[in-house]
Amino acid sequence: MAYDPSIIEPRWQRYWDEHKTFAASDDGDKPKYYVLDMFPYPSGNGLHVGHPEGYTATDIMARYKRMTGHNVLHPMGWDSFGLPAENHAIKTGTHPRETTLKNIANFKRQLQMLGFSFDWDREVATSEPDYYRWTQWIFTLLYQQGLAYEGEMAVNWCPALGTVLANEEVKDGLSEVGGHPVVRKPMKQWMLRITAYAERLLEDLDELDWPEYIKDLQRNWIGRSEGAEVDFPVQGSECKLRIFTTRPDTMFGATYMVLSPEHPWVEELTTAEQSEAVKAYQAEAAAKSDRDRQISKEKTGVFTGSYALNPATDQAIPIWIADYVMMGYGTGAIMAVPGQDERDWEFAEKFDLPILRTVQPPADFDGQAYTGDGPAINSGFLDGLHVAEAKEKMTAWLEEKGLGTRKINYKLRDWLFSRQRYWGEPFPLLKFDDGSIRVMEPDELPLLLPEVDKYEPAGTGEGPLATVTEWVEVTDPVTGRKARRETNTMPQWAGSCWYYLRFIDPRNSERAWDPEKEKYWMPVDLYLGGTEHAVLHLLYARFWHKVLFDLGLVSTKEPFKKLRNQGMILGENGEKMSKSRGNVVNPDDVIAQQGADALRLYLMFLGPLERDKPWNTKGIEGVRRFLERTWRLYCDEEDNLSPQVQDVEPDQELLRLLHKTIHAVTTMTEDLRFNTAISQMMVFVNEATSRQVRPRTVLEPFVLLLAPYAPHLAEELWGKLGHGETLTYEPWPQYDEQYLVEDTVTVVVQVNGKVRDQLEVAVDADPEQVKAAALASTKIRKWTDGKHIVKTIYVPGKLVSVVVK
RNA sequence: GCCGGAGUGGUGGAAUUGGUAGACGCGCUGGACUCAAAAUCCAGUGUUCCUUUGGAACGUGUGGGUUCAAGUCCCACCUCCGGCACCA
Repeated sequence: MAYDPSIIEPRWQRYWDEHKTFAASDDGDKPKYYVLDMFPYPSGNGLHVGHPEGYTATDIMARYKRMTGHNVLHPMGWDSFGLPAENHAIKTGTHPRETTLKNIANFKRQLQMLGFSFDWDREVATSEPDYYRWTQWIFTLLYQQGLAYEGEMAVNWCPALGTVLANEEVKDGLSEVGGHPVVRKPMKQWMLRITAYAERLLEDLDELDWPEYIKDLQRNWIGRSEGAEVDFPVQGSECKLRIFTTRPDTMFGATYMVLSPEHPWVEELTTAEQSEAVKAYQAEAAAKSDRDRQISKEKTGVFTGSYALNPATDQAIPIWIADYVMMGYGTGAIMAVPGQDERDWEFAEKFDLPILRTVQPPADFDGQAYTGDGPAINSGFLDGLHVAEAKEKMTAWLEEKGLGTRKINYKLRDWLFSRQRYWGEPFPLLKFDDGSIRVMEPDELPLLLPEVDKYEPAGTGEGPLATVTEWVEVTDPVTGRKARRETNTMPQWAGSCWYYLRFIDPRNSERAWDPEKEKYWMPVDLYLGGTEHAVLHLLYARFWHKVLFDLGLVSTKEPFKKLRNQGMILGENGEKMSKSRGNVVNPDDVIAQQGADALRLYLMFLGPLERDKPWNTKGIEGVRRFLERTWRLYCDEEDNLSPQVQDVEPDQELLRLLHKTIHAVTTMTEDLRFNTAISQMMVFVNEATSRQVRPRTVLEPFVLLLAPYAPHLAEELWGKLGHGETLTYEPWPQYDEQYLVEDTVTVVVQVNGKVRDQLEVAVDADPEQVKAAALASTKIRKWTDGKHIVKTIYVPGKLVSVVVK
C-alpha cells in the first residue's frame, strides 16, 4: 500500500462534516477573521478547475488563521438568481428553481470533494424566499431614502435578451452576456441613485487594501472631473443654455455650441429652415445602435439655425447638434473650443466653423488642437496666464458675474435596476391608479414570485410576470385600494450586494442580521474573486453598504477591507478554458486520479495567485509525487508510522531547515504567496527524506505547516503520529530566530563586478579581515596582479567587491 | 488614443531593502533496482567556447544610462494582456 487519497480524503471529509469542525461561533474571546469567496452562480456545467483556485487560496487562509488562534468565518452560498436557469426554463418548461436546486447540489458535492473548510450551516441562496425577503427589505430602505426611483429614460435595451441592461453590463455596445447588440430605447425603469454616492465611493477607495488596478478601474468608472457649469444666453430668447466644461479658461475660444441630438431644447432652438434637417438627423442618431455610434468616429451634425452669445466675448456663435455630445453626461450640451479640443477641431474643420487658439502652443508644436499647458492668448483678461491660473480666474469671474458655477461631474450614471425577467426578486411595492406607490412593510415580505405558465418575456418590453394577471392586479390589503404590482424583477446583482452580511446571521427570521454579530464579524478581512466583478458587483455592493452605514445598520464604511483577485486557469494550450475549445479540465476527473490534496496543491503551486496560468497535466503529477514522498517520509510499507521516526534530538542542520521552513511558510502564507511556500515545503521533504533517522520533533511541526495546503494528508499523518483528534485547532508552529541565522556564510568575491571566488566566513567576521582574505585568494590575485586596486567593498554576509584599474 | 499589468532556460515559475540570475516543479539525458516494465532512488541539465581537472565569454523583450555591482533604479522604444474610450 501507499498514499491513497481516494480512501483518506472521503474519510476526513466525513469526519469534518460529522464533527462540524469548521462551525464558526459568534462569540468567544478569540480575534475574528472573516474570509470570503465571491460566491458562484450555480451553473449547469458544474465547477471547472478555475473555480477551486480561489476557493483553495481562501481555504488555506481559513485553516491557517484557525491555527493561529482566530475565530474564523468562512462561509459559502449561491448567487442563484440568473439568466441560464431562466433560459433553460424557456426551452424546457422546467421551473428555474428546480434547475437551480439541482445545480446547487452538484456544486456543493464538488466543493465538498475538495475538502474546503466552509461552515455549511451558514449556506444561503439568493433565490430562496428566506433570503430575498431581505433583499426586498433593503430595496424598501433605498426607496425610503429617495435612492430608488422610476424614471423614463433612454436605456440600454437588448432585443436578443429581451431585457434592459445596466451601463456596467454593456461592453463595446454589446451585451456582456452573450454579446448581443444593444440599442438606446426610452423606457420607464427603476433606477438606483448610485450617483449620490459617487464622491464617497471614490474617496473611500484610498483606504482599502485592494489591488491598485481595481481601484483604478473604479476611479475611471466613476470618472470625476472638475470644471464649471456656464449659462450661454440664446440670441433672441429668454433661454439660457447650460453647458459643462473642464476648461473654462478656453471660453474666449468657444466659437460654436453643440447639443446632443436628444437634448430637450433641440426642437425649440431649431428654426423653420433647419427643421427638416434636424429632425432627420435626430431620427438617424436614434436608430444607431451604441456599437455603430462607437465604430464610426466620423463627425456628423446639423446646424439648428439658432445662435448663442459667448459670455466671454459677447459674440454670437452658432448652435449645432451632433451625436459626439452625449445626453447622459454633464448637461448634454457643450461649448465647442476647437483650438484646444481635438473633437471640436475635427468638427469645426469638417463644417467650416471658426477656429481660434487661446492657449499658445510651444514653438515646435505642429498638431491641430493643442490640449497642453501654455500661456493664454486671445483671451482678454486671461492673457499670459497658464492653464491652471486661467481656469481659476475665469471660474471666479463667472461666479462673480452670476454666469456660472464651479461644478464636479461624474461619468458614473444611476444604476438601472429593473430587468424584464422572471427569475429575480419581485419589487416589493404596489402602484396605485393615481401614480402613487406604497412599498411593502417588513412583515408583508417576502413578496413571493408567482408561478407562471410561460417564462418568455411578454414581448412588449415587459417581463413574464406581466402575464400573471391575478398576481399583478390586486387589492391592497392595507389600504383596500386597487393596485398593480411591478412586473419587472431586480437584476442578479441585487442579491450579491449584501450576502456577506447574511452569512453573519443566516438563520435569523426576525431581521436580516443581528447588529451585535455584525459588529463582531465585519468587515470582511479577506475577499477573493475574479477581476470580472471589478466595477459591477464590487461597486454596487459598496454602494449598498454605504447606504446601510448611513442608516446605522452596519458599523463599517466599507465592506471588504482586503481584496485580492485570482487569475484564470487557462487550458493546456494556453487558451481560455471553454467547451468549444475542448480544453476544459473537470475537477471530478482530477480528484479521481490524483486526489483533492494534489489538485489544491497544484493550483497553488502553478504560479502567483493573481496571474493567469496554464494547466499542465504533467505538473500535477509532480505535486502528487511530492505528496507521496511526504507520505513515505512518515510511513512504512504497511502504512504504519515508520520506525525511522524516532524520539531523538535533531541535528543542527535539520533543525535549521525546519525553522527556516516555518518562517518561510508562515510569511508566504500571510502574503498569499502560496507557490513559494509550497516549494519551500518541497525543499524540506527532499532534505528530510535523505535522513535515515527522522526526529519526531521535526516531523510533527511540519505536518502542521502542510495542513492548510493538503489538509487530508496532514490529518492522516497527524493521526499516525499518535494524535486522536483533528489538527484544525492545533497551534501553528513558531520559528526560533536563533536557527535562522547561520554561523558561517558563503561570501562571493567579485573583481570589477564579476564573481571570481567564494569565501567561507563567520557571520560576524571583521570586515577588514574578510577583505584581506579576499585579496589574498589566489583566484583573486590572478585578476588583481599588476593592477591598481581602487577600492574594496564588503557587504556583510553577502560579498566582497574589488575594483581594479 | 488614455489608464493599468506583464515580458527571465525547452517549459510553469523563483530571486519583495540594487549584492552568486534560474530556487522548486515539469521535461530531457545518463545511471541504480527489475527477467522486463511501471513506480522509486541517484546524478546531470541557460547558451557558446577552450585541451582536461577546471576555466572563459555571453545571458532576464530592445537600445541607452546611473552604479564597485542592475531582472531589480532612470530615459527612450518594442510586443502581449486587461480596462476605458467622442465623458466636453
